[in-house]
Amino acid sequence: MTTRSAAQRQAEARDSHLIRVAECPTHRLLERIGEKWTALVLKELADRPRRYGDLARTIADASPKMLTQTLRRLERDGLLSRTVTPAVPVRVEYALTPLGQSLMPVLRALSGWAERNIGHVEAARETYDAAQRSSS
Amino acid sequence: MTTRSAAQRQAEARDSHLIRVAECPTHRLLERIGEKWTALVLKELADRPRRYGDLARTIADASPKMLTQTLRRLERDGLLSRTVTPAVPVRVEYALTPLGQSLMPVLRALSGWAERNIGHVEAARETYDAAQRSSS
DNA sequence: CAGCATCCGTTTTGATACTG
DNA sequence: CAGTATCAAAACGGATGCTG
Repeated sequence: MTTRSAAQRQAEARDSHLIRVAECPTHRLLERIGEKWTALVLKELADRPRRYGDLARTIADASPKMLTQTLRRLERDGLLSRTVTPAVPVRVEYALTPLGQSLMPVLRALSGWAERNIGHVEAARETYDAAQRSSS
Repeated sequence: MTTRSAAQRQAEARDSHLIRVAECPTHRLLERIGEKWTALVLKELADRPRRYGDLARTIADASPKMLTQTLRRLERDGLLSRTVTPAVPVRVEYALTPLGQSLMPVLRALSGWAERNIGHVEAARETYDAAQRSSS
């Protein structure tokens, strides 16, 4: 066998000192905020609480299913709160918790880097793709 | 119809002032670093260049396929460089580019938040799940 | 040593219609 | 208003065998 089998790789990983991705806090966080709509939802809630329909109109190309799923997961993680006001019609408001608020500066740092550098990344991609095409 | 159709949602999104996720730099960045092995690979390259086999041993539960795919995508994005030294056997070294280096402080901020707060998130999840179970 | 090719199951995302 | 249910498509991740 030329490469290690999955069983071997995992056995080696269990032998500590090696990195186990499942236990890495950074990976766990990125699993959530790397989801398609998560960062966008958090950003929309950064300044003020928002109602469901309000979010749905702003994040217009998320289907209701995806929006709800994203909101529920963030609520489960303790990053936002969901408040139902029983009235007719019902009013559901989403707001960042203190934990969610504490994440925002980090997210803003990420956004800042992205806005400053996405142009470089796109340029690199074009260069790379052009090189690939000419060598094929 | 009670919800907007996909066509309507997208038409509204085209009418500007609304958010289009595909054009959001933050989303584009998270698409990449949210991939399963990306952050880990960047972290391993943060201090010094590394050879392929070296990375494979450290990130032991990534298959060769996933490791290669991750490295190639990061190379394409201009975040790391791949240097082949023609020898027997060949030697391939990966290193962060200046662009990749510039991302590291942001990534470290993210890791810092994750390490400080992942416990709160996990606790929130247990509380939420317990509440769900008791109300079903 | 450093991969690539192929096949395949799982997860994620989405379109659409319907409801308390 | 604020969702849920169902069905389907696509992306992602992984197992395994082979190669320059």
